[in-house]
Amino acid sequence: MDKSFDPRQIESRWYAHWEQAGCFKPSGHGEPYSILLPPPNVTGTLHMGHAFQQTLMDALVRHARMSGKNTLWQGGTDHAGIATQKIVENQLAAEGKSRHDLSREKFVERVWQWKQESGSTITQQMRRLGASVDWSRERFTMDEGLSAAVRRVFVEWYRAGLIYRGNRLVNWDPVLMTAVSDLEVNSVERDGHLWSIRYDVIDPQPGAPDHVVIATTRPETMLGDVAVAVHPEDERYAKLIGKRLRLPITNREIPVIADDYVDREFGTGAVKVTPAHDFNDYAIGQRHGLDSINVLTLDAKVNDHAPAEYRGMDRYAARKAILTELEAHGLLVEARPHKLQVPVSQRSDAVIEPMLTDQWFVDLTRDTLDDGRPGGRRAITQPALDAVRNGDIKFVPENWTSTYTQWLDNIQDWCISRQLWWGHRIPAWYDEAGNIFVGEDEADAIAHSPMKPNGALRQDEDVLDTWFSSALWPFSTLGWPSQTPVKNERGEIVADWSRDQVFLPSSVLVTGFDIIFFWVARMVMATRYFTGRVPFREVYINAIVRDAEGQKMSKSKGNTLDPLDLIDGITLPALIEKSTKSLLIPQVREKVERRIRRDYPDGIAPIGADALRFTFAALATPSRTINFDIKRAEGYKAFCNKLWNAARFVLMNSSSPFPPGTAAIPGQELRGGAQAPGEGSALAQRSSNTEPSPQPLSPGERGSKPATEAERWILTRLHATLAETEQHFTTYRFDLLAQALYEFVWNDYCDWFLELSKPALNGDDAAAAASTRHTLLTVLEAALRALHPVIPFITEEIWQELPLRSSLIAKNNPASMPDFSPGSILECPYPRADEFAVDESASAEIEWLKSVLTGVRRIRSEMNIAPGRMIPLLLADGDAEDRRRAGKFERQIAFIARTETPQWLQTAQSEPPSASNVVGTMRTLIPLAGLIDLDAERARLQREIARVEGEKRKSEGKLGNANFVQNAPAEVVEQERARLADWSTQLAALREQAARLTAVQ
RNA sequence: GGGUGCUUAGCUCAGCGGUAGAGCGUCGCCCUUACAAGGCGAAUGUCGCAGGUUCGAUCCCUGCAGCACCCA
Repeated sequence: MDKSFDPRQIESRWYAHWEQAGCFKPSGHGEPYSILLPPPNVTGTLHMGHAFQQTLMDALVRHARMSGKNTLWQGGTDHAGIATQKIVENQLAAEGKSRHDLSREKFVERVWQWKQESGSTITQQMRRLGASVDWSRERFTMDEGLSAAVRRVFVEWYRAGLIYRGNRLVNWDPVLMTAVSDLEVNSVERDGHLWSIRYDVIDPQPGAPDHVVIATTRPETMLGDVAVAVHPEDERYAKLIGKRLRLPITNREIPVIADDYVDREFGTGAVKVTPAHDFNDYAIGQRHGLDSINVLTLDAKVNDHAPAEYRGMDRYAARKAILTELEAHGLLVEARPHKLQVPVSQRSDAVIEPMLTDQWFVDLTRDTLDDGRPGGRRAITQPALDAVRNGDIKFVPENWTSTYTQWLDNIQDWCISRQLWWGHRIPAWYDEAGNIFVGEDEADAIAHSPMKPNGALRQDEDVLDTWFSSALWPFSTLGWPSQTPVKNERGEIVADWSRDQVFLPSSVLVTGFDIIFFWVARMVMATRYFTGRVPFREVYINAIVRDAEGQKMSKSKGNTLDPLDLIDGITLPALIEKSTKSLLIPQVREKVERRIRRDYPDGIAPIGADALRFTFAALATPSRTINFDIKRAEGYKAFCNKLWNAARFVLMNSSSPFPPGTAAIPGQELRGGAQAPGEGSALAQRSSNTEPSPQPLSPGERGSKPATEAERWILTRLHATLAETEQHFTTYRFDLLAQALYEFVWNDYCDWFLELSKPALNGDDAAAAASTRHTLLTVLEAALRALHPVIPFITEEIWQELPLRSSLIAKNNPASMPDFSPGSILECPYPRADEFAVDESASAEIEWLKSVLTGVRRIRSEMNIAPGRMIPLLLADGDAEDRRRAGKFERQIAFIARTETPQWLQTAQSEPPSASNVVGTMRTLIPLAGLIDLDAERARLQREIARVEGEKRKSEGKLGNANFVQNAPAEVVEQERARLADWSTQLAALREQAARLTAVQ
């Protein structure tokens, strides 16, 4: 019989089954609970961050579903404008074509084709992870329904005066040839130079300087200079303010202006002002009413505003040429190395060029429009701030609140147009006179315009920022703005606003902090504006996943991990191949390969989705980063194995034949009619090989009060564990949740209860044996349900094998219907602490027993007595309680400690030289004869005495301090007294024992 | 420059005003029929540094140092 669990066999079985049976659909009754899946890029593949985040979401969703809520995990993907367009463009490039060789229509068609073929990669991967998304409602941001929402929002905001078109400086990606959001720009430190350049004064006054030296890191932009700025209080330049300078190369005249933006300490204290190519300069230009001269083309070459010899040069070539010319004219004063911050596009790695272009913006900054209507700050930004400030939305951990509010307090208008072909085309048209017509379609645009179009209309070429559609996700996915049910291409209803708006606000958003600005804030803005509701009640900001050493995961470092490789395992050659194939630089490739060979010399062993999920849960501490250590995952695979084997043990002791009507019915139907795969499952095959228990459960045994202390103890522990579990779900402490369940299953259930059950199962007391079998099953069943949100596959697999499972649940849930017969564990109620009785006195008994057993084990181990060797055990001193307990547990003690039946020593009787342990006032003795090294035992005793003396001294110190006794709470003082008494008792016993051994020779 | 975190066992991290914990790793002894992905036992910490508050500080406060991240 196969003794270990094989995740591959189990996992392949269940997901399709759940999905087909419709288990992930909202039940339609109960309190609504919903989570929005942050829609991954349709181009994406599942990475560790997704897997982590989705594990947490799935745990929450499964827990809510089991708790009887009307649960929806709304999923889908994002069209990812730039990323998707790039993929298809790369494909075209491989064919030697560019998108311009196709028409726009053909290109977009081709993107759709790509999406049909490859767009479901990530959603398939999510299924491998077990994510219980309701895929029947899957949405895509370019769906017709979601596109309609985009048009509606654009038009309504435009008509409210909150969207405008303007010529503004934006972050321009000269490779992708589009504006990008400032959030998609990284500031990267690069080695550069700070050049000092001399600009001559026109008609210098005698006694005044005849030139000024400016410092710049970008000399090529001087072609577009319109001024030189100095600090108004800078005495060095006081006399120059208002003078005119001759701009080298172009020979234009430019003024010297004063602006306190200038840092006197930096460079020479005089800066060139190029409003068309620098954000700060643009602001200076605005303040001083200066023109902007754009000197670069959209692909960052010098344009026709520059002298002829520079035109067409790339910006860096132009820099070189200009420096050469300046030097030739003796105008280059100094060049020194300088570290500078360069804006780099996240999408293309190109250096961003601030560029003056016509773009569309959402107003987020004006209080009031010119016509008196509320501006963007009042209509959009402020409500989004208020939602968080007044507690309608709560961040977890709470301190992210300030990140959110600070950003919104300093927000800029949102540039929403992108110069791409893939995306939602802006619903604006221009007539031949350049008048703008905005509407959901051309006719609507004309109908809503006060003027008649002058000639033919032409639609704006640009598309909207992908985040514009993502901002609508909380309500557009639920069917808004359609008044009728929304259907997908197969004619199935995917959303119905009138029915589904119960899921707005969603319960919690689980996302990374890096996306608070991009997405979280914008969802709040749009959802508040258009529905008057918040999009979610809580925002759980999850940590960022890093490698085991705390390094950011990156392909060029070679420290990325693919969640699927962890689930399925991967050989070393395959891992090297996939990690290096996209790396173009040979040195980087070699470095990555070396690292992989070092970190994974044998490749990666498969750990399965459950263990991976458990690992993520256990790592989900409130800290900002989690370091993913594969060792940890291996440990949790061992946990799954432990659970598996505990189940095997339980099944072996409680398996068929079952009384009619209570047994597991092979092939039992799940909701939706699909056949349960329980019959053919791995565990079934294995346990069916097991000999039927000679003492099967009988109906009468069910529902009986637990007969033994051990049962009442494990139920008490289960109660405590479930109380904790419930708490940890509400506070999003997945780490503590995982730890509590881990400890319960391993340390309480397996290490103690299963061991304690063995003597009971094999003993003479038939009632105790039957009751124990029942409790083994009850506790296992509850533990499976408690664990299911975190490790869904293995818990389902085992659960399906349990006999009597429905009646176990029904018994614990009097409220549940008499014919309650769930087809899947995920339809079962989440176990509650109050279903399991607390029995403090039984717990005290078992704690006593554990102390006795641990003491004997320690002696065995320290005295090097082979675990299997049968030894005598004597008990001495102690009180009546000890005698009663020892009598009651003598079988357990003998069985588990592998001793002969314990014998009480008569006080008068002479005591053989022994190794000993103290429990309260009782001593447990293992006679030394032939077993124990006397010296070793003396040494052991001395160590123990020293330790206890130390503890006793500490206690005495505290109690000897009058201030402590006077000021500390009474219970603390009392506790300390008890502790001291305990140490004293132990010490006396230990000393007595030591004396006895000293006497022996 | 502004902001936010972090510093606890060899490693990765919990914890918390009242006897320092977990996982992994390490060291012994064991193939004891649920599990060797296991069992039993053991060792390991001036809780970053310096002050302060307190009967009592790893925990609260202040300062310092180091590290990380975000924003400009």
